Amino acid sequence: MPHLYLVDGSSYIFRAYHRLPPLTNKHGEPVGAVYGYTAMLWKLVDALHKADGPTHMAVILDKSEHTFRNDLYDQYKAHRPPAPEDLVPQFPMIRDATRAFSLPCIEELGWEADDLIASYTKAALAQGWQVTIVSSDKDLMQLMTDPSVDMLDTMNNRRMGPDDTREKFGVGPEKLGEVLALMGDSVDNVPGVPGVGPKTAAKLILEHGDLESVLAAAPEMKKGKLRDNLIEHADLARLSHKLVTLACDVPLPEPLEALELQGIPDAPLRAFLEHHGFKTLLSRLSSVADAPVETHEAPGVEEDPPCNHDGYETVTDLDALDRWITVSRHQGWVAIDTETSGLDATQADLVGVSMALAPNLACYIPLGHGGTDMFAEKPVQLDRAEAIARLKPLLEDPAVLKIGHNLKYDMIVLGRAGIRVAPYDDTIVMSFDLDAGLHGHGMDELAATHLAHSCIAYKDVVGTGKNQLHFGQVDLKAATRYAAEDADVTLRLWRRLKPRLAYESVTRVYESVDRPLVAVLAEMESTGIKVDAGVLSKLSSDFAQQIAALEEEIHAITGFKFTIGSPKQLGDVLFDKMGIKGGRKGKSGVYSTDVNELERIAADKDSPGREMVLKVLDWRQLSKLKSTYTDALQAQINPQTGRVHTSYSLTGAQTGRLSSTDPNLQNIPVRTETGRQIRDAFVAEPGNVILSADYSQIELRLAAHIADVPALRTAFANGDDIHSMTAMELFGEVNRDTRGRAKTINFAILYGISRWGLAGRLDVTPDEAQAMINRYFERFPGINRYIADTLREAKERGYTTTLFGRKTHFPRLKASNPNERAGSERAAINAPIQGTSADIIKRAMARMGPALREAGLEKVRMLLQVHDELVFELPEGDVAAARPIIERVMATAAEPAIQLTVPLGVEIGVGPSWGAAH
DNA sequence: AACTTCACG
DNA sequence: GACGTACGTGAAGTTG
Repeated sequence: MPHLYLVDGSSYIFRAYHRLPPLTNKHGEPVGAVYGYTAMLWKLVDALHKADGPTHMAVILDKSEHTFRNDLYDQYKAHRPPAPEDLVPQFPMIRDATRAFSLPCIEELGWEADDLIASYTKAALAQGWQVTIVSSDKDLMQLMTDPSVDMLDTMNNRRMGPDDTREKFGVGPEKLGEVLALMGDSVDNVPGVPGVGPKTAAKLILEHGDLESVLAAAPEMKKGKLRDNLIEHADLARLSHKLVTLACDVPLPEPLEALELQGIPDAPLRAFLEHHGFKTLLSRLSSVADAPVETHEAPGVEEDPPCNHDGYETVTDLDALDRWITVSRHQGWVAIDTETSGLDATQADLVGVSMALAPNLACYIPLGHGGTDMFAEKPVQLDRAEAIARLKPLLEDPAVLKIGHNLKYDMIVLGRAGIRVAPYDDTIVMSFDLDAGLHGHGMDELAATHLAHSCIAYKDVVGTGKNQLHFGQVDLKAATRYAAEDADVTLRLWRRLKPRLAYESVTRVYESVDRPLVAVLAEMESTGIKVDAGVLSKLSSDFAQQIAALEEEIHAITGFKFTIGSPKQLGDVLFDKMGIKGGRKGKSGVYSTDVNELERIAADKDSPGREMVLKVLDWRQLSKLKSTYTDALQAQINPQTGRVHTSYSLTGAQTGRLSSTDPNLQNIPVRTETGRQIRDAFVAEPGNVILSADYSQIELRLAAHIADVPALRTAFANGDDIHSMTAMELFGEVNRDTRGRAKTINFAILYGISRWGLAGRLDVTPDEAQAMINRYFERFPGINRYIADTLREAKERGYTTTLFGRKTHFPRLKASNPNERAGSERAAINAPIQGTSADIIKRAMARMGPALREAGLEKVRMLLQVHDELVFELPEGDVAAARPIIERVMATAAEPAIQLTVPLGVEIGVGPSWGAAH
C-alpha cells in the first residue's frame, strides 16, 4: 500500500536551527539548520524499502506571509519576531537540499504549509493510502482522526498517534480544534478565551462536546471569572476556531502520483554535500548499504578505516621514540595508554606506554618487559628512565592534548614516575556525560557500540586463572597489538565523542564538573589515608571473641550446630525447626532472614525465637564489621605508604555520584557505636589532624530549590530544624515520634514515594500513608508539580537533567512491565536531586586545590569524598586558616552557574582521627 | 555467578 | 485489578 510522507519543512528548519550549533560551511555560510534538515531527509528517504517506510514523499513549505487567516484576524502570527539573521539565508538552501534528493517541494501562494498538508492528507486517504506527517506541530495533530495517519517527530525520533494528542491535550484529535480554540496559541497569536488554558479547555470540551455547546452552556455555569470570560469572549473563541481549523480542500499543486519516491540519486546529492562539506553524509553516500547504524552523530565526523593490528609499531630505540614525540607535538594532540604489571594503579609497575596519532597510526613503547624470570631473555627495549625523561616534556606540554580512556589510572601510574599529565581529555568521562544510563563505558563496549569493532580481550593476551601472566611477561608482538590498539581505539572514540559534547549540550558538565575531577581524584587516590593497623587488629580480635561466644550460645539454643551465616540454614532453623510464624519465602524458595524480618520476630515478647534472633542480629553485625572492615582494611594497607588508597569511579553511579572500590571507603560504619570505632583507625600523620566537612541536608535543600517549595526554602533560610518543621506541618505537633515520621517522609519524597513503601517504613496502612503523602503535597506545593514535570520530561526526552545539565537516561521508563516502569520512575524522580548534589560537591572538589594553594596552604590534602562529605588531612597549625576556605568553597560551589534560593550549610569537625572529627 | 545481606550517603 | 516496592552504591558470605 502506498505510504505518503509529508514533511513540514518550515517548522522543521526552525527547530533544527535552535537545536543545532551554529555551524558554517567552508564558504562561511551558516548551515546548522540545513545540516539537520539534510540528515533527516536522508534518513526518511533511506527508509524507502523498510516496512512502514515511505513510497511517496513531499516537502511542504510556507510560501507567503499573507493567508486567509490574516484576513480573518489581523493580529494572526503578528507577534512573531523576524527570523534570525543567520537563518534567513538557509531557507533557499533547504530548497536546494530537497531538490538534491529529487523530492518535490510544494508551496502555494495564500496557503500555509499546514493547509497543504491537510489537503494532501485528505486526498491520499481517499485513495486508501497511509500518511505520515513529519512534524511536531500541534495543529497538525488534528489530522490524526483517521487511523491511517500518524506523525513523526524526527527531532525526538518519535512516532505520534492519537494517544499523544490525548496525553498532551486531554482530548483526541477530533476534538483538538475545539480545545485549541478555547485555549488559544501564544506562538501563532491565536487569542482563545482569556484565562482558559489546556486543562480548562479539555475539561470543558470533554464535558460539553464541542465549542458551541460550551459557549451555549456558559450562562448556566457557576458564577466566576471563567463563566464571564466565556460569555464575553465567545466571538473570540469562534474566531480562534476558524484560525486553527485546517483548510483541507486546497487544490493540489502536484498530483499525488508525482510524489512517488525514486531512491537516493547519486550525482546531485553528492554535489550538494560537497558544496557544504557535509563529510559524514558524503561518506555514507559511497556505502549506504554497509554503513554502521548510528544512534548519535554530530556533524563533521569522518568514518575511520578498520583497525589494522599488524600495522602498529613497536618502539625500541630513541630515534623512533623521538619521531613519535615530535609528530605528537606538531599535531597538538595524542591518545595515550599505559600498561602495568597489575590492576592497582598505586602499586603496579609501569610496563609500557602506547600512543596513537590517527586511526591505525599507533605504537607501543615497551619499558618493563621480561626479566621476571632470571633465565628468560629480556627483549630489546628502551631504558625506562631514559624513555620517561623523553616522554615527560610531551605529557606535560600545555600545547599538546593528551587523550586517554580512564586517564585517572594512567595519571596515577605516571604520577609515580614524576609526570603530571596535562592538559587532557578522557573518553570514559565523555561517554558517561553523554550516555549515562544507556550502556556501560568500558573501552571494549564503546568500541563495539560506536566503532563496530571488537577489541582484543585482555584475557586473551594474559590468560586466566593461575597461569595468568602480568603484562610485562607478554611477548612484544602480542603486547604491541593489544596496547597500541587501546590507544588507537581511544583516539577513534575521542573523535567520535568529542563533537557530541556541544551538540548534545553536555559541555558544561564535562568541562566544569567531571573532566577537572579526573586529576583531582588521581591526586586523592595517590595520597591515600593513613590507617592504624593496631586499632583494627585490636577490634578484630575483640569482635572474634564476641562472635565465638555468640556462636556457642546460638548453637546451645538450637541444640545442634549450623552455619549461622547461611540465610538458607538460618531460615530453616527459625521457621521450620523452631516453628516461628510468619516466615516469608522469596522467589528462590528461601525464607527471608534480613534485619527487618529478624527485628519483627524480636519485637514479639512472647516469640519462642526472640532470644536466638537477638543473638543472631548481634552475630551478624559483628561478622560484617570484622570481615568487611577490620580484617579487610588491614589487608588493604599499602606497604610502601602505610596508607589505604581507594579507587574512585566517575562512572560508577548513573546519577553522577562517585563510587569507591578496593576498598570502598564510602561505607565505613558510622551509624552504630560499635561500628563507629572503625573510624578511629583512620588517622592523621603526627603533627596533623583530620578535618571532615559535610553538607547539611543538601538533598532536601536542593529539592526545596528545584521544586520551588516556599515553606521549605523559608525554613532553610531561617536555619530551622527541617524535620521538626515538617512534623509541625503534617501532624500539628513536634515530638520524637512525629519528627521521626516526618524525617522518613522527607526522604521518601526524594526517592519517589509510594504509599506502600511509606506504609512499610512507618508501620501504618497504605491508606494512612497515602493520607500523609496527600497532606505533604498540600503543605508543600511544588513537590508534586516537580514529580509530574520530571516524569513527563523524562518520558519525552528519555533522560533527566541536573541543574548543571548532567543527563541520566532512563530507557526503561517505557518498559511494558509495570514494576520495572515504576522503578524507573522513582529513579528518575530522584536523579535530578541526587545528581545535582553530586555536581555541587564535585565542583567544590575541583576548586578546592587552587583555593587552598592561593591561600598558601600547600600542606592541606584532600583525602576522601563520601557523597556529601570531604575529608582532609592537614597540619594542626593550618586548621584555623583552612577551615573558612573549605567552608566557603563548599558553600559557594554552585555559583556562578547557579544561584540557589536556599543556602548550602556546611558543618566542619576536626580531630586526630576520622572518628574524632565527626 | 546468583543470591542474600548489610555497610554508607 | 495485579503488582508487592523508596534512591544511589560495593563487599562478603553461602550456595550451586
